[in-house]
Amino acid sequence: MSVLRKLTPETATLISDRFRALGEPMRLALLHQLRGGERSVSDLVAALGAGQANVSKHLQLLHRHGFVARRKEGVTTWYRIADPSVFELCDLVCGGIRAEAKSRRRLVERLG
Amino acid sequence: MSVLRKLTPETATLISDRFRALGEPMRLALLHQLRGGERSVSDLVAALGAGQANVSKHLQLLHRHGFVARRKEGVTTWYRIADPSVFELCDLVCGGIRAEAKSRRRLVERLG
DNA sequence: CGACTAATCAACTATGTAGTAATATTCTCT
DNA sequence: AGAGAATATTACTACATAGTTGATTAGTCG
Repeated sequence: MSVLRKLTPETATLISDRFRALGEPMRLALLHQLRGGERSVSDLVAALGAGQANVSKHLQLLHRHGFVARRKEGVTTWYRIADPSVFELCDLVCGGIRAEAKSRRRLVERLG
Repeated sequence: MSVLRKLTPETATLISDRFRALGEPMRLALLHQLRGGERSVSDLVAALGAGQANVSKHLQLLHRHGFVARRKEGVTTWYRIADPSVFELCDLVCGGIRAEAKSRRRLVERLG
């Protein structure tokens, strides 16, 4: 049931949009911070040492894709992870990176 | 062991590069085609109805990231999946899409 | 109310990259 | 060798978006 037989252009776009949302270092860093629990925008700005407007924009995007949820309390906005599957995604990708590094190493050894 | 405690900028870039490689509809379509087994470039060009140079470029990128492997036989190049974890990634993303759609539906119902 | 703060929004610049057309390369066949 | 086919490469255009700056909104405190 989890495997798609047909991949229509629309589905492909839906999926790729989601991957692209994760295809940005700062957004991954934001998600990583939120792994430690709810954080305000200024917390995140401080933690990443990045521009405030930029952080805000990235958070909007993550929110639009449903990766994070937010809650306003007075003048501050608190963000939190809404979709924990992002971390499974990251772990899978990390596995892929390890595998790729290993095969590259094999190649180098074969050449040396 | 699978969870990263610290996320250095370098690691974040490595991971995001990989996500971005999957953040393109045509590349997903290529991977989807390869799910059916080894395919030549012209097979893929025909299947996707896309430009040859473009398909070739996307395949290069997927190959550079270790998602696909290739084998030359005479004048044709055969591509195949090298890292089956991409499909797990896609399935996870699909789950996320479903969850997002569901929550959006809930929101609409609450408003309606 | 006015000063202050947190966050979002708008406008702009700069960079990356998808798509394409043309060319180059590599192999096969006669 | 020369012709033709399958890929790869290059050069170029168009568009998307990351980052920044400045303005704007919304809440808080004196």
